[in-house]
Amino acid sequence: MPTHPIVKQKYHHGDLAATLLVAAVSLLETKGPGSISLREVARVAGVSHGAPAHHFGDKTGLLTAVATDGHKLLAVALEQGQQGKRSALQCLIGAGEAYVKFAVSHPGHFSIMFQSDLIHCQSPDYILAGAATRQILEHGVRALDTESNASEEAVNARVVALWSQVHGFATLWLSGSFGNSEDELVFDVLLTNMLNSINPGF
Amino acid sequence: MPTHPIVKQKYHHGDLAATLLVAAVSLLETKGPGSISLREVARVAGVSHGAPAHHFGDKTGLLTAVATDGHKLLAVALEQGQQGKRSALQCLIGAGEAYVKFAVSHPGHFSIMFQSDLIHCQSPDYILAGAATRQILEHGVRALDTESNASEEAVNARVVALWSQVHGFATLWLSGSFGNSEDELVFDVLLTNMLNSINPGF
DNA sequence: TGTACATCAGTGAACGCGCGTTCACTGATGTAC
DNA sequence: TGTACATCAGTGAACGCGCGTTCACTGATGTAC
Repeated sequence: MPTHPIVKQKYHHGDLAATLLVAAVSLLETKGPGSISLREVARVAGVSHGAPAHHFGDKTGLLTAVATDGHKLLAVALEQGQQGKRSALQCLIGAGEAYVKFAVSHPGHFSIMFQSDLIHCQSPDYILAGAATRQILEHGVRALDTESNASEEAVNARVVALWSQVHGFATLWLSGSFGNSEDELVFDVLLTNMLNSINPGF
Repeated sequence: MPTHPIVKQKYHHGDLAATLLVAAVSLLETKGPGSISLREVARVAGVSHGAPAHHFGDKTGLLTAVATDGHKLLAVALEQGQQGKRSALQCLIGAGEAYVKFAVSHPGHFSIMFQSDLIHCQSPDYILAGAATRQILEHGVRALDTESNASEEAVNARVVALWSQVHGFATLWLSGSFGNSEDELVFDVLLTNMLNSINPGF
């Protein structure tokens, strides 16, 4: 039993759960969520293929853990993206930028976070983590719209609009649909232009 | 040999290629692109599991055909969505609305259209069909921006912004991320609000 | 400190399964003459 | 029109494979006394 429940005690491997998650993320990047296999994750992590069951129950459990982790990391990134911004609008743009950059720099996580058919999307942890993500976006919008006395419905509409835009951009970029997935400069220009197009007063 | 090359001659089955595509679309809706199997497609189509190979070569070939079909259908939907609109802006909004409605009403097609890891994304047919989709969006934007003497770069930025927004909305809605995937009224309100948020002059 | 015991992480063999692909074949359709 | 032949769609058995899951086990770690 751990003396400090917060710090994971090291047994044989040390921290196999975390290692398996890293391996899964890496394979999600490489193969995509449809082709990943539990046995390969175990292989990459350097353990027997039965090992993951101890930590995650089954394949869906492992993928759910990755998705949940992804939402937590995204929430942190969104918070950081808003820090130190001068206006509510700049805050929102910062969050949008952080959303897209998170997706592009964590393609493994992002590839599974919204795949409700591949994960236990009723898992409390997953639901909580996803709700946190949305709340941060909503908080930013609310700050902006308080300035302009916006209705509840208007806030909701703007959350949907903003979220859709950054989510779509990230998805399309990752799928190569913009036709230039290598060029970092193009990425920055497209993203900046898009974020600047956010309508501050609709 | 067909007397009229345009009309497919009926051999044993009639038009197995089309039937297989329908079966594939149906299974994509049900199982998602990661879990679909060639044998099940054949089963649903009522033929032996070896049959698809005659028409599509392999599994990836079949999925590529579905994706290509999807892009063609989407292009038609986008054209129709623009018809009879009074202004260039209304045209654009019409296209955006058509994009989202296509995705939601053709989830099977949409689920595979941008999955570059599951299809032969170098297939000329697929590339052509995808380019056509984008060109229609671009054409609409260009019409709007000609009114305001927009630069080439501005047109491109607006295409990316519009496309991202409608693509993201469709993706998030289909994944259930808005938390209310059943309610048609909510869908209409969210979509309308979002489309109205399009900034006509950025 | 030492010993006996409990706990639990990870092993590896075994299971049954559905898969994608191949290929010799059957038999229907279309063509040549 | 009829016959022989060519073409091609679809069959079904066979193949080898990797998969997810289970489970009795090994052995390391932690605990009680």
